[in-house]
Amino acid sequence: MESKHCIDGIIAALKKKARPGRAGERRGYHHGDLRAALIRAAEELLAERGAEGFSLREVARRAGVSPGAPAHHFSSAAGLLTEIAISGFDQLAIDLQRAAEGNVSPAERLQAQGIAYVRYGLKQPGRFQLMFRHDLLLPDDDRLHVAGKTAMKELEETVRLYRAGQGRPVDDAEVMRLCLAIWSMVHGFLQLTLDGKFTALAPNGSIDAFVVSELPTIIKATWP
Amino acid sequence: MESKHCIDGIIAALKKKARPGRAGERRGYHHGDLRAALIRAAEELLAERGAEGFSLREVARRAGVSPGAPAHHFSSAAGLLTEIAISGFDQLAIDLQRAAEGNVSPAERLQAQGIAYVRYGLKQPGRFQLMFRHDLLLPDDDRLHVAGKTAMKELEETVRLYRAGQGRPVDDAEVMRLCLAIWSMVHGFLQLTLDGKFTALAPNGSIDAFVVSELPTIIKATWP
DNA sequence: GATCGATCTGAACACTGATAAGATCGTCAT
DNA sequence: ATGACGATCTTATCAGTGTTCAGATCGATC
Repeated sequence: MESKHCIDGIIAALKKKARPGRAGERRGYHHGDLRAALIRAAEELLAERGAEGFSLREVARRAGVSPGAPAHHFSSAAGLLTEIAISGFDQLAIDLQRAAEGNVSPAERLQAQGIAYVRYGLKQPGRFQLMFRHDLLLPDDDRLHVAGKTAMKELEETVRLYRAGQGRPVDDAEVMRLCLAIWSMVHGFLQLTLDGKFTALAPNGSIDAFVVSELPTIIKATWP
Repeated sequence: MESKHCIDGIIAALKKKARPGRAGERRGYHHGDLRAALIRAAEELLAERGAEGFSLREVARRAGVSPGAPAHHFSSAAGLLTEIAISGFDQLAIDLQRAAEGNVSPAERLQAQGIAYVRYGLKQPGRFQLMFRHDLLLPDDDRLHVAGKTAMKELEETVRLYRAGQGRPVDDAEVMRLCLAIWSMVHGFLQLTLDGKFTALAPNGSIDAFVVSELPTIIKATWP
């Protein structure tokens, strides 16, 4: 129901953009750019209430549209959420790439990317947790899988440099293992933080301050 | 609604146990030991369908009882799930303790506990993920928080030994950081595994085989 | 200018958790 | 022994969810 409409819908939306009225604003029986409006509303809702507070009907309500309307643009609620997860991975890839820039040593670059990963999650907790909730996403979406792997490629390249800098011959399996190690650690640290497991450790209630002060030390101590 | 009934209910259940008929089996208008039966049914459902497939009504159905019955034994669905999460942390603590036994060096002990943590999650994926879904649990349950911290204490003691074995003076802050590091890594590794992010890396489709072969290598390489 | 298809509505269906009034039954005091 | 009381369970109801589908609407194309 989606793929064919999709392209036409985008073309139609582009044509409408030239006319007065913002995209996403209701103007009559037909919305004009409902797909984009739904995504925006869903992102807002996700930011406000997290992945658990999400509701497709609430999204429709915010877009000023009936409960059945989203079905014409997304195969299901998971379809809409998958779209948001994909753009989330895209943004994460950008953040990781930015973190890689301007670091002289591979170790610094590795540390900067680890910190960037956690910062990304703290910046958008709802979206980040969604990205790793396969029960809320389309299980076989190729674009989602590609987006996820693309983001990780950023990390992989850094690990390869780091490994090369250690003098020893670069073994692919070793690179993978180190990649898994750093990814697992920052991911676990972020998940545990977002789940509130570290709140007791936060100095004056600010978990962000705790993360900013401790995480770099932890990463540097583990991969000097 | 719970606390006062709770004790009396347990006493009543103990008296009933002496009589014929297994606990948890329906025998009349009154169940006899519904609280335990609900927990058991919930654990089964959790094992079958995971935290997302959970439904309080389905649990009541499996216990052969009406949808409103659970309300007399648990304050809400979160109350029941919190109970299961608590026993989950208790079991995790036991597994971690077992892993600590019979390891000569602190490094071996650290590695064994890390592997035990991941094994626990693979053994009971639904329950493990529940334990870190604060949106499904009672947010201010003291017993839950204590159970979680108790499990982590097992790890903390090992880290202290490991740190002491390195010859340097044991700094509490350093112990905490190393504890966070190892916990984050195994936790993240487990989460990513359960989320299917490593399926592509599994040799012949068996993610368990992949974990068993790679995880020890990763841990040993990171904390030798 | 008529037609066709994309888009949206509104009502349904099958679920969910929670709540409250009433039925049932064990237990304990009289 | 007999009430009465309170714990337990049923039943019905409420508000909410995702999904589906017939029909209304309207833009674009022929």
